[in-house]
Amino acid sequence: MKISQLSAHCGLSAHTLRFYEKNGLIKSSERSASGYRRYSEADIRRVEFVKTARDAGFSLDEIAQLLSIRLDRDHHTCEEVTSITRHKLESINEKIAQLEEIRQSLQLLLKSCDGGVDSAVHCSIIEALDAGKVPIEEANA
Amino acid sequence: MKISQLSAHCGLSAHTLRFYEKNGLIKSSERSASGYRRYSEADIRRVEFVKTARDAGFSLDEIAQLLSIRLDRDHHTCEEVTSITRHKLESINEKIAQLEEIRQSLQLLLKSCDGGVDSAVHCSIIEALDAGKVPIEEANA
DNA sequence: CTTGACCTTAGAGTAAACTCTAAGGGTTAT
DNA sequence: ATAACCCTTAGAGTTTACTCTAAGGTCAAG
Repeated sequence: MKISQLSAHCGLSAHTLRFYEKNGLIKSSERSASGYRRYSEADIRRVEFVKTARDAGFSLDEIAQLLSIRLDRDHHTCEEVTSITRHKLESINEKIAQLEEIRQSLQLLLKSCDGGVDSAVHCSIIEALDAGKVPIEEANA
Repeated sequence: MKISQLSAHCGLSAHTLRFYEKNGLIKSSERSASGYRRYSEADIRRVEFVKTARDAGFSLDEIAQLLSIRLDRDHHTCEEVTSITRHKLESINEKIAQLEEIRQSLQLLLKSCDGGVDSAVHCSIIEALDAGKVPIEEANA
């Protein structure tokens, strides 16, 4: 399989595949006489692993860790894998919490303003921002 | 007020204040003989507006739009302000939805694996990633 | 009059994950 | 044999919001 075929197959651009290779996530085990990358079945499975892990929310760094475990499962434990996954989950939860605070602020700002098409001289959103009164700033970690 | 005092006052570093100035968000209306920035009351209120808006989740670009409205409220409408705010809220909601999907995936992966300290040969997380079976991939927009 | 804290600038570096370009060589179908 | 499309590389550019550096001028205290 050539790079463009793999690209079509797995839904990652050829650029991205080369980028992943440069970062050590994947490789093509062979090259054609003219230097084209040739992907074996095993290569393809590895690319798919990377894509699945990416879709699951792992960063490229985390995927690199998971890959090294995958390659040598005998010398790694489930604990290592769940640790990576748990930390990821925690950071996702933090991000969600931050965004929910922002959502709260924005919702309250919107509720305070009628959004009419006359002049913004008394716009309550602008006024709230001016007064430093963003609703809900309390629950910050 | 000099830049370091403003920095202490508003909780943004002097670097950040200069950065905001370079990006046209703020400015100091005066300079001392030796070129030091001098912030007036009005300058300070503007900086505070920027900080409040930032804390509320607006990007620097959006803050720039809000600032230009703030400076000339007569010629702008509440509708413009709520439009910016609504769009922001929508994109925040999208981000939250994406992260919640990822959270779901990670939670299910974690549930499938005991996390024990023996070899990862049969780690169900690695297996799920290998098989391309990330739980919950359906509800994608 | 010197030390140390503060100020100035232009510009480079950081993070993450791509995305694209230039310049050139290879392959395939007609 | 030639157009159309594929492939190669190194390296630069994108986005957002900073963060830092270098090289130097300013100011208050002792």
